[in-house]
Amino acid sequence: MEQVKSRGISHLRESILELIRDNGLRVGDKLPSEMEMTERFNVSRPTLREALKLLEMDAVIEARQGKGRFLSAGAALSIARPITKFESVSRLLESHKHVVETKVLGFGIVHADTDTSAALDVDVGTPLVRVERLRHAKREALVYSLDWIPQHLFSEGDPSQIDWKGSIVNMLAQLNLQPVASTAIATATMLPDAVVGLHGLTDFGPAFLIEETCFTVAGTRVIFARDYHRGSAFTFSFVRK
Amino acid sequence: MEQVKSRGISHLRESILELIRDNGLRVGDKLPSEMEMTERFNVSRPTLREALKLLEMDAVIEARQGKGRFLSAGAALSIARPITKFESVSRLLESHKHVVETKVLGFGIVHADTDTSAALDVDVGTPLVRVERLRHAKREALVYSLDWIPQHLFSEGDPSQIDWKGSIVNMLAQLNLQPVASTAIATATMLPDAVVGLHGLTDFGPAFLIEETCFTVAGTRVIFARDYHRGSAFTFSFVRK
DNA sequence: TTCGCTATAATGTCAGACAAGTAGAAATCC
DNA sequence: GGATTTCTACTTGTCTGACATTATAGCGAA
Repeated sequence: MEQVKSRGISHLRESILELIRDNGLRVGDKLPSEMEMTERFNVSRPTLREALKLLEMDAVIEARQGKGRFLSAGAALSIARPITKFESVSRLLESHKHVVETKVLGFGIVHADTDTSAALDVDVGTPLVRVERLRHAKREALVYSLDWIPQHLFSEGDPSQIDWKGSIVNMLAQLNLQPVASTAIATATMLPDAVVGLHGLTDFGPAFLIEETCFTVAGTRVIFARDYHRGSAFTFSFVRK
Repeated sequence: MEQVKSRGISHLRESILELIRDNGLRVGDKLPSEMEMTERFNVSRPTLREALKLLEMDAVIEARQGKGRFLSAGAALSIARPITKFESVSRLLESHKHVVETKVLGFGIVHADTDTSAALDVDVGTPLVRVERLRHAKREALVYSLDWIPQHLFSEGDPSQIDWKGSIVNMLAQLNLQPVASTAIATATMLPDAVVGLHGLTDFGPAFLIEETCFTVAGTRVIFARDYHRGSAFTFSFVRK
């Protein structure tokens, strides 16, 4: 195959990972030298080294001056879908074994209280759009969600005209407010009693609650969410280093 | 202060973060140019670029060809103690507001079953040391733990002579088997009924279960652990990108 | 006021060089 | 013949200087 010019350091980093995979390298194995890789990928040595440093930082490989570079234990610690990957609940549920439906339990404009104002970096009392939803499959409740979005982000539109059954992340993307990252706190809890009573969720069991604030590229906080995931239906993976 | 020659790319990365902090840069602010930073840190441009690429990969800064580098939203998304940081349960509990004590509920040599053999990469039937412990403070149970360690790792010692009240991570470190990373799965669940009954843990409530396999630098799997954290006592933070 | 051109600034990538560390082979010594 | 030393080649670490590409500011002409 014709050697392709690098399309950026990230792409080169992926190519190196692919090389590791294709050569079936195991922990402790030596990587090809820098010279060999510059020829293989048709890039300069400084450019290659930039990509290699990224893999070293990820603990995938380790460099030994004078000896070479070796695959480290971190290479095995790769998870396809770690909890640290940013994605919406709607997106998470796309891979559920059954068709998941969304029921909008409530919608309204509320004033920011101390929790939501701190999370969204707005003044207490600022108007927020609050959406309450339940994701379920085959009569089994999966995720109970509360989302707060600053109303002023809908400068042109009327929030009540929006179809809240869809992904809020996707909807905001269409307003040029694409959420791309978040800070989150997870804990094990039970659904609030009031929620259990009002919505007949007596068999939900323990919930994996993720409370998170989503940001755009520019750093604007656009969503504050509380997602209660049914404990028996979800696990979340991650690597610890 | 005299300019200090770089002590590696990681150190340079930290110096750049320090520069960002000292200059009070905010999201959207422009970083000094590469030329300015090479002079400030007394390193070459390729070396500086390697460190900068690490920060770009972490979404702390973003580069625009022809324009400069800017602080991005990821810069704000730093958590002092994310769930992805590798640390033992003993270490986690050191920061608990009350003194935490460890009760060894059980100890024994067992045969690896299908779960533990898969997690520790040993044959089914392989002898494992199994330790059952409860961490509690002021009569409040905090973490119920099960740990499995391959018996062959204790080539010289007698596992029954070990004080299992301490940190297993620290104990293994003294056997030159320092665990440094792990893969983990988290979920919300309830303590097994048998455990609740036998140990009087009826008020434990929902548990944040982390099931994880710990590795040494060389990639050896040394611990398989199931840690049930009392949901009302623990939260876990992380960033999602 | 607008457009086009030029110069400057900044990142992206490259080639070549030297420093430092390591391993293995060859030569030397006892 | 074995041990030690020296030499060579390989590899990563860091540097200098150069060119490519992108973006922007400023100036002059229309």
